[in-house]
Amino acid sequence: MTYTIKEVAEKTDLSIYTLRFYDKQGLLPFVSRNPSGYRAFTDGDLHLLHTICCLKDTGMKITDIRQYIAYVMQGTSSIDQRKSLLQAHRQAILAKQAAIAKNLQEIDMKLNMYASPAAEELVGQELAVAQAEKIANDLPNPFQVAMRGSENH
Amino acid sequence: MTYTIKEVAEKTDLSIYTLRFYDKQGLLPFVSRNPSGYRAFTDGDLHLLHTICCLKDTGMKITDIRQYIAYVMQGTSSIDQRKSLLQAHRQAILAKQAAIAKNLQEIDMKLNMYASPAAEELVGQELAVAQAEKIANDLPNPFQVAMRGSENH
DNA sequence: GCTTGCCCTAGAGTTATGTCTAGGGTTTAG
DNA sequence: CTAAACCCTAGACATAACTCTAGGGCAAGC
Repeated sequence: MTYTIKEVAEKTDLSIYTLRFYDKQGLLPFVSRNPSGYRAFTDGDLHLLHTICCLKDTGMKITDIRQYIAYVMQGTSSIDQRKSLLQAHRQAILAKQAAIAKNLQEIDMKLNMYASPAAEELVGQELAVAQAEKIANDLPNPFQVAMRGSENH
Repeated sequence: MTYTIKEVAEKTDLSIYTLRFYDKQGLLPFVSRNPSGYRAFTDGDLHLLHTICCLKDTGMKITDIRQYIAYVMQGTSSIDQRKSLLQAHRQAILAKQAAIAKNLQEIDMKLNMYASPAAEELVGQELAVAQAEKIANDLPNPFQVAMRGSENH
């Protein structure tokens, strides 16, 4: 049993366009064609496509995914190269995870400030410091100046 | 004390081009100009720029960052909106982290297979199954066929 | 006062990853 | 045997996020 490109698009979260684009980019050399030239996806093809999505969703570039797939097409002789490629990518993912975690921490600190009962005071102080810094350097104040009933004159 | 665009580029991992691009995109309304029209970055500006990078590096689009910065320029009256915006982004980050972790697990499973002493056998079996599936569906076999000394005839 | 090395803007060009259109063949149900 | 709903390719278009170029002003050292 095989699947048409439409069925595969429905099974994955890729569009028909994206599937054809991936094929054009050399990511799907394993997908055979039927006598009419239509792509016929097997279950094994879906499995490989899933691997491609894993790599893509963790930030691997299409050219590197193409290299990995080329190794797969080559058979068991490329196991060492596949291992190196995936190990390098694994390190890249770990680095990215660490970076995201660090940035998330900073965003959480901001959120804590905004959620604090003293939020208005804290934010107001930060703003006041930033504005004072502009004045101290003879620069125009780019922040919106709060009106305190002085607008009616 | 203020910094030139070049100094800021050196302090951050953004290029001068990117800094000017961000300014054009409305991400840096807080950066004042000196009498010659040169951007003069204060320490407070660097702090805000750092926040921008946190958001960008966790996948926030420039239009959303622009919205956040607009709220900041608006002063303390926008604290609630900032909180909602960051909370929504926080959820997006958590979802992305979970997706990456899941994909990483699958990549690690592949790596385990490739690192196994039986790697060649396991990979060979997978390949054989995939090829059998093609044959069973009357499809051409797209995989490279291994030569076993049959090439010299 | 002239050269060098900054700074500026406007806008063109690039890269990566899709997304869509035009033109045409195939399959299936009536 | 024809209409609807698929499939195909080639190539144009889109989008985001830069990156660079051209043309020109400012500032510091000789």
